[in-house]
Amino acid sequence: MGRSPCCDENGLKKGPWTQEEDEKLIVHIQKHGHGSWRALPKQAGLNRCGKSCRLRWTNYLRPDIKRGNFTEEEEQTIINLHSLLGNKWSSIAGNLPGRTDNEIKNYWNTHLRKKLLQMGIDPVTHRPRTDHLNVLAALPQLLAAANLNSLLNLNQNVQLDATTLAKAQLIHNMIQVLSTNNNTNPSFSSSTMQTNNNNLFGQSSYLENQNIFGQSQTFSHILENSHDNPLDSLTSGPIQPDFQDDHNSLPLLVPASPDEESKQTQTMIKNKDIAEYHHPDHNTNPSSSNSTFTQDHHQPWCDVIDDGASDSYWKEIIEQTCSEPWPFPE
DNA sequence: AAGCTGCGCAACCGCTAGGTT
DNA sequence: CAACCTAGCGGTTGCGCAGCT
Repeated sequence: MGRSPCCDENGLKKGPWTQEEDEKLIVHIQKHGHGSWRALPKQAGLNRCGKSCRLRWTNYLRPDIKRGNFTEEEEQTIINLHSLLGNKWSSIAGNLPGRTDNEIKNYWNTHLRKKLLQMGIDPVTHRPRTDHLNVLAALPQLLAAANLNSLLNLNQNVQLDATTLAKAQLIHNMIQVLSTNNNTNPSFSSSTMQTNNNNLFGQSSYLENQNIFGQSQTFSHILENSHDNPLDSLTSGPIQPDFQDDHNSLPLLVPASPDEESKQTQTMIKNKDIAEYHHPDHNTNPSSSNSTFTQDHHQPWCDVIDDGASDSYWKEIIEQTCSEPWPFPE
């Protein structure tokens, strides 16, 4: 395969196009078509290489190019197609009339990529990010641990302070944001993703088939079953995310009913897991969590969110997830 | 007001596939 | 069949602008 020498030739103009050059190119193509791009500049009286002319025409001067901001629908199309095709910008552009591959590529890199990152989605794999979202993945276990804690301290009146409640509230809000994206953004909806159940990676896309927690138990679900937990009050906020549409069938990591909870608790106590539960060397870094219920997760929920040393960590997660500024009211 | 920084976008660069000689 | 040519693609760069200090 030979290399085109076109742009290496000396004396050819580079850089931004002038209005005069644009007019020359438009007039020539309107009269004669582009024909051979290599021959075009000479015929049109342009001191440019053919490649430059072709790019200018296809990316900017073509009459059918749509200008202006991308619509929600276009955004969703791009995201969906990108999950299927990867960085095949020209293929994606083929499905968006009036949009060029260059424009889509730029829009992806400057807007959509960040948007997905903010939503906790890896823009490359289109799957939930594995770094900070591990924290969220651990929430159910942490909450379960909190339940156990309260059960084991039945004689104590468990009282969370305002700081703890505020942090719990903001985590709840954070999850609402994520769940709202999941439930309301059509790009994640079953209907629009029907043709997209298997992406390039042979995996189901987005949050519809695997929720952000990587398991079937959800934050509100757990809270609803936390009858004796003060965090129950957090579920009575003005917006109630609907996590109940539970298609997932992964094993329950925490009991779904108080009875089961009680049984499980008793089993754990029988097995002397309680010793581990109160292990002094528990791991306070939520990012070390994984989706299995190990002793690392037996740390009480309130201890985790009340850990002042982890504030910067929470700040980082929250700033990427929510638009609200830090610090949150305490 | 001036300098700095980050962002968005147009354009360029390097590479490859496919056609032609 | 190899060498060459062309168009097209995706990654990268650099300029202009806006916002901030």
